[in-house]
Amino acid sequence: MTARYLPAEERRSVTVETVLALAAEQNPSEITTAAIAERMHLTQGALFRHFPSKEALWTAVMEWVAERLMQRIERAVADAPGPLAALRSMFLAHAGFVVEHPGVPRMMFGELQRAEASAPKRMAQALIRRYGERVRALLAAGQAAGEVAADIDLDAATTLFIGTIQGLVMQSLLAGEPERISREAPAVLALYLRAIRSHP
Amino acid sequence: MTARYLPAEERRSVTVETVLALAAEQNPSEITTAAIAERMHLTQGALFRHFPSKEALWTAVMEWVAERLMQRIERAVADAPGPLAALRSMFLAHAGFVVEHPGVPRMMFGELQRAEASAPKRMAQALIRRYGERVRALLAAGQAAGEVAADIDLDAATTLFIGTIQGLVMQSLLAGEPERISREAPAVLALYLRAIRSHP
DNA sequence: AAAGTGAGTAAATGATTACTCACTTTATCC
DNA sequence: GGATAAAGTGAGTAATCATTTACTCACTTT
Repeated sequence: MTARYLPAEERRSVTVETVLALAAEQNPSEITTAAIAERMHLTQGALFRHFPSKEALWTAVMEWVAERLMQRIERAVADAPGPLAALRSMFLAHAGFVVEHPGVPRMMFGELQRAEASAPKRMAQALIRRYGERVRALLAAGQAAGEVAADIDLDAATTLFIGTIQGLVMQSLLAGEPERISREAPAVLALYLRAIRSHP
Repeated sequence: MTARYLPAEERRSVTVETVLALAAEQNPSEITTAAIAERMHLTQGALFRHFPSKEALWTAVMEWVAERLMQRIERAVADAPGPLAALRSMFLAHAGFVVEHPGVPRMMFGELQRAEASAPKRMAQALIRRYGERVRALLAAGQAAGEVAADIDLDAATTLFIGTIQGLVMQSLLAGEPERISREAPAVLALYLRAIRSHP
């Protein structure tokens, strides 16, 4: 149980985490400020002391996601001995992140669905682009090192990498159990590596 | 331009197509009955002459999707000479369907995000399950025929197949151009086949 | 031409939404 | 231990939502 009166920064942080927790349970675009406040044992009005608007709160959530995900991925990549091993640990790091924070892919997809080019949507787009570039760079390095087949289409391999995670998320959405992701991730990763690896 | 007074069945059909057209442009869960009516040059109230509730309309949309998609896929599979060729044409048929109806994957994902087990959500779940079973059956047949590697995990290969399409959809959402799917589909398919094919 | 039918209209309904604000409570520093 | 600024309350607001209803219109049947 958190204290009743929190310093502003801490309250903002708790709010962001609450939004992500709710996003794990329901359609993110249907999360109301009333629901957020209730979950935090706070009144609705208090939220607007810390965020000027709901969109600003959503932006803060996307910032949180971008920072944490990329940081986790860079750490995973840094320890890897080679490009292929880096892709492997990047995949598992991402999958682990999604299992810990099931609301994240749902928020991301929800934002991408939006029509207007709002700040949170642009942040979601920017994050996925940055992510894709990271994958692409590793794939290119893998080709240079001879670990990744020279004749594969890098754009397609990047799309497939992202889709691989998406497929896992979709399965967990179907079954309603996020743990399914950690269970199936290694087998799906093995298949992905089969697709891109150069053959002896 | 459609006539002002349509027979009920035709009006229902036009309504479903209008919802899918709107879903291609905006977050499906933010589509209002007012927006649907406006697009059809009809008043809001008229919609409720043909559907008892918004949820009933959504159910009709999911019915439309399930029928059309599965029919298209079964036709594509039927003409194929073998399991691997069937998977190939299933993939391309699905990709083609999504390009023609970009609102479809967005509606599907939107429904899966929902918390409550509503009728349209259950239909979306049922469709994806049925789809997955179809893929699995083809993969199993492929293994029996020696076209698909015997040592791969069928569940993972099914998840990856669905994820492959998802990845393409994600890319098109990012770029905002559905045609991107048809352009990238063959290369991504080639990679998928590399992952599952048995090696000579 | 009168009666009936099916499709659409226009305005209302109550519920829900994000957001505001005058006021109260709390933590913290002197 | 009292002052004060920060944090939270609670009762608003206007806008928007799905749904309902009394009514009109175009057309067909009698």
